Amino acid sequence: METDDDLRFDHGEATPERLKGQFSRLVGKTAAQTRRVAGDALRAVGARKDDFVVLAVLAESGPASQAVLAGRTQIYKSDLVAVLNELAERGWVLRAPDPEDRRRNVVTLTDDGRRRLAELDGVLDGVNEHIMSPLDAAERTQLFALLGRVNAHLAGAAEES
Amino acid sequence: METDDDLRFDHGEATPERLKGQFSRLVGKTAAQTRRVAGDALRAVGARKDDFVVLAVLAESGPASQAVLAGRTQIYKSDLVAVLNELAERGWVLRAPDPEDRRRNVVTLTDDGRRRLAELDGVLDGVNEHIMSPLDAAERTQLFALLGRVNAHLAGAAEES
DNA sequence: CCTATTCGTTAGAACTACTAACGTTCATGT
DNA sequence: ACATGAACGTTAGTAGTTCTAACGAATAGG
Repeated sequence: METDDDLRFDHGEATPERLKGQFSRLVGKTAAQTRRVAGDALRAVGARKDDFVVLAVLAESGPASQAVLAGRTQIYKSDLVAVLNELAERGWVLRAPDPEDRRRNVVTLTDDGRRRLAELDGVLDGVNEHIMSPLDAAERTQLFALLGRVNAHLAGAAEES
Repeated sequence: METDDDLRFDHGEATPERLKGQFSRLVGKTAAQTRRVAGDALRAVGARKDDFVVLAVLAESGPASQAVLAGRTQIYKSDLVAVLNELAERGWVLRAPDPEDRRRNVVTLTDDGRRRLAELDGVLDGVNEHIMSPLDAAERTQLFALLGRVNAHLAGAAEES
């Protein structure tokens, strides 16, 4: 394993210890900063980050039960309740019992909800543009693809238990 | 701006809404999974993620006051207290008042602390290897560099206020 | 000396990720 | 028909992270 050093990502000469345990740290720090920027921007329009995800999924895949919605959005069903409470209260979403299965609620996007989605979409577009501003288009695609692969790998490993 | 579409990272034809607000989401999800994997591994040896960072910085830059340590580790000084409490209690770190400035504590890494650092280093090496296993060496370097640039940009923007 | 600042510390807020359990409703098998 | 078990929405709560505010003690500067 004399080529071991070449296989590492801390391939530099400086920073002996510092870079080593750092992917988890780097991604964590970046996520924290990203979360903050996005959170501030969304808070300015009275939204939380999950609002957008739920609205977007409803727009994309149509009405769904909360269980299906939880699966599609990767939001825990227990947390989804609070999100839907707010969305329904403001009229962006309709939550009605499913006549075919009275355990379920059918969640539907309203026209106001579609407008709200467009608004949040604009806000998040600005946020993402700001976050990725040091990268050019090719690099953004790269970063997205690489992160996506890591993400898929971790998500897959979690399911196979 | 008719080339605007080419400048976006959601350049595909499918997933109209879904990919858009997703960098913040993707990095957030990846960070959460990463945090979980790292957290589990560290918990198995009775450590938290900040333990490693503090020990590593002490090993790299030598003894320091808590304020300096907070700056170097990017850990809030208020949170650093609890970390040092544990590290000192287990003998991995020595916390003594600074004779030159009695407001300060001088935090020093012990020999046991050095051993503990090596242990955590091994654990986190395994974690990072697992996380990045779908990527080859060049891709890891790429991902690291891209994330690092985004991170530096966000960190810089936060300071310039 | 008086004032401002720095130090470690405590307390706590806001949020995220995650688990457990409950009553209700449905599906299955006998 | 009916018991068992599963899925549904919901409530409650835990643990961890990030971040802010304020305090007494110690120091520095005018």
